[in-house]
This record gives sequence, C-alpha cells and structure tokens, in this order.
Amino acid sequence: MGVTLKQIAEIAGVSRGTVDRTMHGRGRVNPETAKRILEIASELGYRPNPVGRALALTRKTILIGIIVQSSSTPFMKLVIEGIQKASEELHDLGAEVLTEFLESVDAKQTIEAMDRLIDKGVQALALTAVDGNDLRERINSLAEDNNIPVITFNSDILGTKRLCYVGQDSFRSGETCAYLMSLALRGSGKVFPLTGHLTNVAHQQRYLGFAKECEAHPGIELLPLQPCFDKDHYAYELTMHALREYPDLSGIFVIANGQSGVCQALMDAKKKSQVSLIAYDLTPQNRQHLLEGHIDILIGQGAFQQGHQPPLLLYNYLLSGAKPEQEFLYTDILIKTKYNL
Amino acid sequence: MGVTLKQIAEIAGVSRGTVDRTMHGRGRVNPETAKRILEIASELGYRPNPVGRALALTRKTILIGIIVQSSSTPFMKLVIEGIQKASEELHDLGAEVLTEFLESVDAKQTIEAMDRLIDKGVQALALTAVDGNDLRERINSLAEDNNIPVITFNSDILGTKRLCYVGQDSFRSGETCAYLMSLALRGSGKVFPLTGHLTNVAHQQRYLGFAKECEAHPGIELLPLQPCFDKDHYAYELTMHALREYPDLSGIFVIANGQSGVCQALMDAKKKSQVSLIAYDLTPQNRQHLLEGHIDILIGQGAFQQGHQPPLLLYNYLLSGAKPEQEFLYTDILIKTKYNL
DNA sequence: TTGAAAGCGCTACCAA
DNA sequence: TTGGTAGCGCTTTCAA
Repeated sequence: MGVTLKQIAEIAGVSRGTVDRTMHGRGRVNPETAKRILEIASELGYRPNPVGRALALTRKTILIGIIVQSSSTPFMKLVIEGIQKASEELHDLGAEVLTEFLESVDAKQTIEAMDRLIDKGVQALALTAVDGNDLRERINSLAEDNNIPVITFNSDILGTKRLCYVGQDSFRSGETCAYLMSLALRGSGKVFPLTGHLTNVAHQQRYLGFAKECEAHPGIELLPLQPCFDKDHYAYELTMHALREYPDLSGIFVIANGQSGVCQALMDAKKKSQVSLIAYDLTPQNRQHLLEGHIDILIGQGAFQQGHQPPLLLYNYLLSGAKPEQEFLYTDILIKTKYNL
Repeated sequence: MGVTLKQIAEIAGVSRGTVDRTMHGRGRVNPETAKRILEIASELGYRPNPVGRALALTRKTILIGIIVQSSSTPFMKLVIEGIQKASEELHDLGAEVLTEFLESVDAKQTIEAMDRLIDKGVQALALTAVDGNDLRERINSLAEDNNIPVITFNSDILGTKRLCYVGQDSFRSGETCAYLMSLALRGSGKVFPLTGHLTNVAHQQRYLGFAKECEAHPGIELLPLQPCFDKDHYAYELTMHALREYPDLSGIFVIANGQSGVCQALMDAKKKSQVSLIAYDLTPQNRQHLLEGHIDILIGQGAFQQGHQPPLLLYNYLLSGAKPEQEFLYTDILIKTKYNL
C-alpha cells in the first residue's frame, strides 16, 4: 500500500478531514496548514487510493444518460454491448446508466430523448449525434446553462461544447482500406465503391479517405460511387450491374451496409475469385462471410469501445472533473482477415 | 447499488459474518441457515461488490513474482510496460509485484530467479518459459508441493501444471502473414523467409504457419529458411545474398529480429519497390520503418497485454481461486499498415 | 478553520 | 455454529 490520508494527517498533526479538503482544494483550510500538508504529501508521494474513494462515493448516486440512434442495426448492437458492460461496472461504483434507444437517425427525436433523460435527472449525457443546428444549440445550452457535460460517440457534431467524441476516424479508415486494396490489386485494377447514404458524414469521410489514397496509386481506377441505402437488395443489383458493365472489375469497397447483397451477387455471378472485397464492421454476419472467404478483409472500428468508453468518461468527469485527454478519442482501426479474426 | 451483505443478513436475521461465510463456502455455518441465506441471496440477485471486497483485502499483502527473459530487447520493453501498468493497478489493491529481469534466455538462470523470488515470499509466479526438463519439474513442484500458481507468458512450456499461457498464437500469426503476403503478391512470386533462431519455438511456429498457408497458394514459391540470429548485420548480408540469387524476389517475411538490416539491404539494393516486406512487432524502430514505407505490414502481438494480464490473473487467483477461463489466452494478432498504426 | 465521527461493502478475528 | 467488532481509505456532515 502507498501512503494514506490518515498517515499524512498524523504527520501533519491535523485530522483526515483537513487533509482531504486541502488535497481536493475544497477550501476552508488555513493556507499555512494547507502548504504544510501539500509538502508532506508530495514528499511522501501521496496518491489517493481509487478503491477507497470509490467505496466512499457509492453514496452519491450518479445518473448518466445515453442515447443510441439506429439502435437495432447489427453494428449498434456491438456498441450497445459496450454500453451494457460499462453499466455493470458503474453499477458497482454506485452509478446508474439510463439508455434511450432510437430506431432511426433523427435530430428531433434525439432532442426529445435528451429532454426525457434530463427530466429523469441525469447529470451527464452521451449521444450519437446527427448534424443540425437544433441539436447543436441544445448540446451547447446543456453544457453551458445546465452544466451537464455531453459526449458524442459513434457520430460527432462539430461546433459544440461537447466534452469529446469517441468513435472512428472515418477518413483514416478509408485510407487504410485503399492501401489494402492497392496491395490486393498489386497496384492496378478497377474498383467499385458502394456506399450507404450519400448524405451520411461517416460514409462520406470513408469514401474521401479511400479516394484520396487511391490517387497515390495511379493504376487503380475508381469507378463512380453508388449508394445502396444500406439495403442488401440494392447492393445486390448495383453489384450485378457493375459486374456486367466492367467485366474486368477487380475490387469492391463496401463503405457501409449491404455486404451480404454484394457477397450474394459475387457468388451468383461466379466472380469472387476475380474480385477483392473489403468491407466494414465485425458483425456476426460479416465474420461469417470473412471465414467463408466471401469477404477478403474486414475493418473493425472498435464498436465495443465506442459504447464502453463514454459512460466511464462521464463518470470520471462528474466525480473528479477529469476531462478526457483529447477532444477526439479515435478507436482502433482493426484489420481482420479470416486468420486473425 | 445492488443488494448488500448487510441487507441479506438483516432479512435472514443473522449477522454479516454468517452471510459472508456461506456466500464463500468457508464452512462453519449451519446447513439450514446456509440454505435460507442462499435462497434470499439468489432471490434478491445478490452480487458481491468488488470495490468493498478490494478495500477489505488491502490488508492481506499479496506478493507476486515475475521473471522476464531477454528483458532488454525492444519487444520485451513493450511487455515490461504492461507489467508496470499492472503493478500500479495492483498496488492500489494492496498487492506488490516483484520483477526479475534476465538478459538472456536461459533455463538455469530462470530457475535461480524463481528461487530468489520464492525466498522473498512471493505467493504466485509468472515467467517467460524456455523448454527444458529442469524448468518443467520446477514449475510442477511449485504448483503441487508449494501450492504456488504459475503462469507462463510470451513463451510457453508444455507438459506442466502452469495455470495458463498468455501470449501469441505463433502458428496462427504465421498463417496470417502468409495470407497477407499472398494478397500483396497477387498470388505468385518468390518469398524469402528470414528467421531469428532455428531452435526458437515461437520462430518455428511462425514459420510453420506461414509455410502451411503458402501451400494453399501454389503460385508462391517459398525459398529456403535462413536464420540471422536476430542480428541486423547478418540479416543485411542474407538479404543482399537473396536479392542477388533471386533477382525476381518479390517478398520477404521477417520472422524475428533483423528488420533494420533487411530494410537497409532493400534500400541499398534499390529493390524496395519490387519487394513486399512483412515483419513482426510494434517497436518504435519498426513503427518508424512502417511509416517511412520500408516495411509494408507489421504484425503486433499484444505485447502490452502479455505483460499486463499475468499479474492480474494471478492476483484474482490468489484472492478468489478464480482460474483463467482458458489454458491458452492468445493475444490479438494486430495487422498494422502505415495508415492504421 | 478544524476535528470527530459515521459510513460505504466486505473480510477477518475472537469470543461466546 | 454464530455474532460482534474492528478496520481497509476515503468522503461528508455536523459541531466546535
């Protein structure tokens, strides 16, 4: 064990309460005693024991609110597992996590969910953002007027007073995919990029990163971007069409959902051996595709972390005012093949 | 907060001590009261609070010993960071970690270090193993006679009573590399495998995994395996020689150390653009090579985890008798390019 | 400005 | 076989 408050108190000839107050700058302590205490503490290398602290603080009930959009997609299920794990951990520390699940992606509904959570008394909020001024203003007013810290995860909204963003670096992951694609194609070939929604910022960024890095590989010809609205049947049709249009197609980059549709099309057209397929997210379905060789490379975006981190960060912030170290907490970009899944 | 021991005690009309004893099967409790208590507990969904537990147990001073071989290699430095992190975490829980650093890889020295740590009173041991019957017997006698649990990490020794092994799945990582190499070579080309020591089990396994997966890609011609004894200058010479011998060489698989020697040779021979290079370990040096394009793909083996996990596992085992869930705790096989480092 | 004391949930020891 | 009690390190309240 390290040095304890009690030991410092004894040496300084004061009570533990006094030491506690000075160590946490809670005021109400004579500057001179404070100075003496701080000296002793630093000399002895005092570090507060988080376990004792946690136990004492189980009395304060902390309420944290979470809002998850598109909550029933396979990817979000992974994120939600992270949230649940964090809830359990925080439960032991006497904090409670309230979660609102939204089916769609919608600023208005998000704001309504925020209001509901605030009404229930949450002292901090983490949410998947969606661009829009209403939401932006709501976040800012919470942060400033109500003193309720907000963290965005999975999707960000810039120009707000949010504490930080926990999620993928979409642009960078796009670059990574392009690099892998160029490896797989030995530097040349036609690549078909299939996105989810043209308006989705994360999808855009993935594409932009991919396109930018493709420029470094002149042999790679990037075909026109197509959206499949995250639907497998559109993805199927679009892939079929691309295969007919470009018989020498050698790569497909699936930016969002629709992976199974693409796989099916490649199988039906008997073109898998000729086409390298890179896609996103370690969902059970995609893992299966990877293991069966329908997908060559999967990119994982730390789904679990995205759900796990925000509640813990908010808890720490509420308890000790500790802000996250960075404004952008990017999750790892995982490259998975069938061999290292 | 969940249900507490105290609440259960009140409901059952007994003392907390009694509840504690029944919950942990420490005996000395009337079977009937025990039954009643267990019923109440399960009905209320009692889950012991780990924080309270941890705090109470800070009184028991637990001593854990760690032995690290080849402790000054860049890779092991990463492992040691994990050990240090774990030490700090355990320090808060009242446990202490004693570490012995060995420069070389040597069974005799390892056994001597074990003896020193036992003399100092460690109640559990984690060590990097090296094959040999002396060490095997020592581990078994510790586990059986002295009741001191042992975990191996980074390198394993089979046929022992060790609790588990934490480390890489070398064979699988070799397969992963072969798959990536075949991607990079578009399925055909000559590949030069350069290992560290022919006798090193991990190196052997990596090679075997690589070779096995190469068989699935008939276009890939695996050249004879060469050892460079983890030395850059040998690696340099061997690479130079291979480049002369096989002017159409298209891939090099660096199984252990010597990465910088290989990079230098490729630069001096101006052959980098023609040769794909896959190597191991996210050391600072290698990261640099990756970022500068001297290495195409790096494989990370969860070095930090290898150091971080064993002390924590031993602590849990000593405290609650909880054995690790599996005998082989394989760390993640990380695929890193310059874009997702 | 300071101190004393109670309490967070759990464990351990001793006495009954 | 049981209960009582003290204590782990820290926070917080109340009284001085």
